[in-house]
Amino acid sequence: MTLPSDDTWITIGALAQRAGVAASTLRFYEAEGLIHGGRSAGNQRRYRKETLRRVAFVRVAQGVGLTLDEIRAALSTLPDQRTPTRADWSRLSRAWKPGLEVRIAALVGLRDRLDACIGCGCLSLKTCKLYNSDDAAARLGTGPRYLMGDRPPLIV
Amino acid sequence: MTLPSDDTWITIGALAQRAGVAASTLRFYEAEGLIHGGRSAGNQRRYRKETLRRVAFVRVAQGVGLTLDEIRAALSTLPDQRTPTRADWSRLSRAWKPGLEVRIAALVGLRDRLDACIGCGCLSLKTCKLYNSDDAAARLGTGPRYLMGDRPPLIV
DNA sequence: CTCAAAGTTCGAGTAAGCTTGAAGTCAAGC
DNA sequence: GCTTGACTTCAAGCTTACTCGAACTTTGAG
Repeated sequence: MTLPSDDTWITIGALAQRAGVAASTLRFYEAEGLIHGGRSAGNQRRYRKETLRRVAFVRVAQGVGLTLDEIRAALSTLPDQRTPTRADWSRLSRAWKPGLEVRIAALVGLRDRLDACIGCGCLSLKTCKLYNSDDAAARLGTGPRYLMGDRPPLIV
Repeated sequence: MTLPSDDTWITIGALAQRAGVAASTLRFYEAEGLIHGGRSAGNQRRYRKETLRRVAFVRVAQGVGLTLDEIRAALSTLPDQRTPTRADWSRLSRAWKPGLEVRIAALVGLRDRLDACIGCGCLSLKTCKLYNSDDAAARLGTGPRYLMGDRPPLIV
């Protein structure tokens, strides 16, 4: 039995399939306040189709390097009452750019220092720029320090 | 009381200070087989000064994006008997380059797609390259997806 | 109506890279 | 000899982003 009347509501399984994420992930996202939905008469989750875009946004933002906390903060700036427009989404993704640029610059700098060190063959603890720089791209806080790798496919 | 006779052995606190990491981190590294050391008569850890370079290597390698597993593997290719030479260290850091380049390329690609999407203002789920690419730099496996941030200072 | 597929909650587990705490030992200056 | 700070071990905790399992309910096609 579907909600109110229209079929703009989809099940968690359908959303999961269309977003390319596991249903457990969607439950997790909802618990984290990243997405919202209603319930069927039998207490099953029902989402609006718009939620698909929201999930896609979350996945892309993760790819850009944001944590779920940051993503939640970004999403919270979207309008409550109306469906977000292109301009809304564009504004959010535009905000990613500076961070991306910083990250790229850090990695390029690291590569250049690495080149220099390989060139001079030093790796001296006193003079090597690799050892003596603190602006390299790395981690924030505790936990693993993944910096590269694969990403689950975004089938949107 | 120092070891054998010479003062080439330093305490964990001294090494921690010089390497700019916590003593707990050094114990963890030793347990993980990343560094090695001896013991004093009273069972306290004593490290050779060379260990400082090894710790520095570990931190830089982390900054480059390697996991401790990968770092351990790299370190295991160092000679057992003699102190590693410049050439040894140089060989290891040279091996970082390809991974770095891949990572940079992935980020630059992501930025370019982002530019394109901002330019066209789309963010359409069907056509947007951001949503529909799967080569973005992201995570490997489970856990947090940190991609940027600070790094504890490397006081070497 | 029946039955399988899909959904529910809740708590626990995973991974990496450490940190923290408890309870006790060692080193060194006075 | 005493105190203080540095050290020891070991287990447990933290963080992020989920996944998995158990036990049970709902949905929807036939």
